Amino acid sequence: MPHANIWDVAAAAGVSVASVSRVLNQSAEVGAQVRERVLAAVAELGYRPNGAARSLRTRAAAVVGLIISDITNPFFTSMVRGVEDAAQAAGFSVMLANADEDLAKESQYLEVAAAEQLAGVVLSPASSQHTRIDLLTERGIPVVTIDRRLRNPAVDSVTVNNRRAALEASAHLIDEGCRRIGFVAGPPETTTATGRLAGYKAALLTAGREFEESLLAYGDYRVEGGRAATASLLELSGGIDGLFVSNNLMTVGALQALGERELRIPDDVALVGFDDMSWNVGYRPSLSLVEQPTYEIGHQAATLLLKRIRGDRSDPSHLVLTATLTVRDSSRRRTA
Amino acid sequence: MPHANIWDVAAAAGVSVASVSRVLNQSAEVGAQVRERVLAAVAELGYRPNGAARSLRTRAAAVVGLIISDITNPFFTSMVRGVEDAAQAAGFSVMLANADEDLAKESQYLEVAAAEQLAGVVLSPASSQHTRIDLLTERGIPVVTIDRRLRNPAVDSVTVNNRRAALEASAHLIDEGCRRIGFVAGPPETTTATGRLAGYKAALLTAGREFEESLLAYGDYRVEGGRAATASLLELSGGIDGLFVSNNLMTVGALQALGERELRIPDDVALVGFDDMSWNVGYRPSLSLVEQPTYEIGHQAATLLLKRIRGDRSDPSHLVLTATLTVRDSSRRRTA
DNA sequence: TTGAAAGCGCTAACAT
DNA sequence: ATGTTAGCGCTTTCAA
Repeated sequence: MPHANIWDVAAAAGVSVASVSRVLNQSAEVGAQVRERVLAAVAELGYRPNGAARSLRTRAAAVVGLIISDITNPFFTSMVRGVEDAAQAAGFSVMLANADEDLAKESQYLEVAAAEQLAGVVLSPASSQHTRIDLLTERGIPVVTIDRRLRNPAVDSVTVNNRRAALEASAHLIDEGCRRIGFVAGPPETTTATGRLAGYKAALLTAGREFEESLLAYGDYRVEGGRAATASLLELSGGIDGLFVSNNLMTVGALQALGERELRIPDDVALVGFDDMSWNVGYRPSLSLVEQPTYEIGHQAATLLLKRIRGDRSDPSHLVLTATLTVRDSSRRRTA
Repeated sequence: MPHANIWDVAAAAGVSVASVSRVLNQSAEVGAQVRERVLAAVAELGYRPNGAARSLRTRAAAVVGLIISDITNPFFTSMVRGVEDAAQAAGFSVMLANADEDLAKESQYLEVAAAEQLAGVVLSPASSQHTRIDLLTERGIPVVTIDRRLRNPAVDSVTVNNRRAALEASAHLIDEGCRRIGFVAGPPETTTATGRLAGYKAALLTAGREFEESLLAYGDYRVEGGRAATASLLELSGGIDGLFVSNNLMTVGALQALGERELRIPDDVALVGFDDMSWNVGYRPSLSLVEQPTYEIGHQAATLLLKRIRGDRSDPSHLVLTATLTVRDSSRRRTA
């Protein structure tokens, strides 16, 4: 026999399937004796409800999706925990998927989410414009974006104040006496990249400096892209004496590029990165970083999503949490 | 209207739902005209089959589960890709879950996998004995373990030759002239930990040395555990001049512990780690590591799983791939 | 080759 | 408070 179903339980308990369902879902008052007999039967038969049947009937699985743009990035790992904790506390499981910064793969997972009738989806979109969010909204599946926002302002989001944090970090490099500060930006189709770049520019402006196009290089938020972008900045005739890299993986690449040329940090180039890099903890000098409250981001996003799942129809929320600069040795110029 | 269903498609195409189903699943021959009309209707209505209904009917979702013991560990990320690639090529989606080295969490995900009737599960078990694999096998859901094996030899597995690789790494440290080689082991309830420890012991034996209990410290495969274990070894009266750390996260911890005490690598302590650490690429000195074919592990595991899903009932497979030592600067003693 | 119809296991509206 | 029953959308015999 494959597995006990609700009829088996009902028979064993000597009640109707409706009562079994009511006990299991606490969807209505049930007499104490009936409840007890049902629970006993469930335990004895090792009964577990069939998720597919339940999803079919209720038109939504007890599962929320979490589609991440790059599972390789440790930035996301503690965010995952935040989502899991909030979801599981509400009785939902979390189904993770890795879109790999690839729009096609992302669409495919959005389709799976729709086909499996997930209750809702938390998503870090690969693109602010091209992400096929409609695949879900069309079917009434709520979505919250995380880390990045969509052009479409109707979709809830949880992000950080990228512009402000990048401004702070850039201003710090200026304060340390850097004259030519390179900036390694992310893919311009992400809102994080544009926000951080804007902050960098604003810091220059505030300091009465001009933005120099040649000090800006684009990467792809990955190690190799960061290495290449940094390398190109180091080739410049004027060189650079400060560097702000706008995510963690690219910072690893920047360290590579600097190391290859035997440049000293912070003496030759003062460095500030973005995102936590605690997996790199042995690194010397210790790294100055703009750090985000990743767990909190995930937790808030899931909380928001759960509200929508429960039917909340209030205006879209756009939570903006605070990323903060922690200055360490990589950007601290020995006082001259 | 929420969404088109199979009846809508059938009506639009002027055929029966059975024909629609047959076209979509290529489950039987269908006349060319019928097929065409169905396809046209599907396209026009934007129809996507309801996964829950299909799962209910076929008693298995077109989804395979991938339950990982620690999503924080980059070791798993390329493995995930291997699983995804193999599964998707066969028309399955991958549902990822993070058990966090926690048996309770793991059981919970196994239950979800059972409830959602996943077609199969690839699992890196938290424990060789206590993992509740029965939750799946009971319901006929095939399982392949990855990275670690279960006590139960009936369950397919894909692992690497941990013992041999650890032996090689330890022998290398001996060759480099290390007299007191510390070993940071993983949780003894995992087969990787016992295998690697066995290799370390065998290398000592082969070199005609004795295994010293005091040179062995246990960690939990995480950064902090590696730091603590290494710290305890460094407290030893005799000290250590070589260190073999049996996974990547603990190696980060070991680097921390060594750094705190300002010990030089490899001069004071020659170091070999286990698993890829390319996210730490800027690190100096470059790290000697035992590296595993992670993508391949995932790909093979999924391939094996898919065979079982298709009904293969042959004897259990226990694939053992090869992990290899790459010597770099962290264990290379300057020739005296 | 095609269609009619019986469920898969569950929930919820309705009846008692 | 409890039971009866009609579907949710799909696949798959069985008949034609």
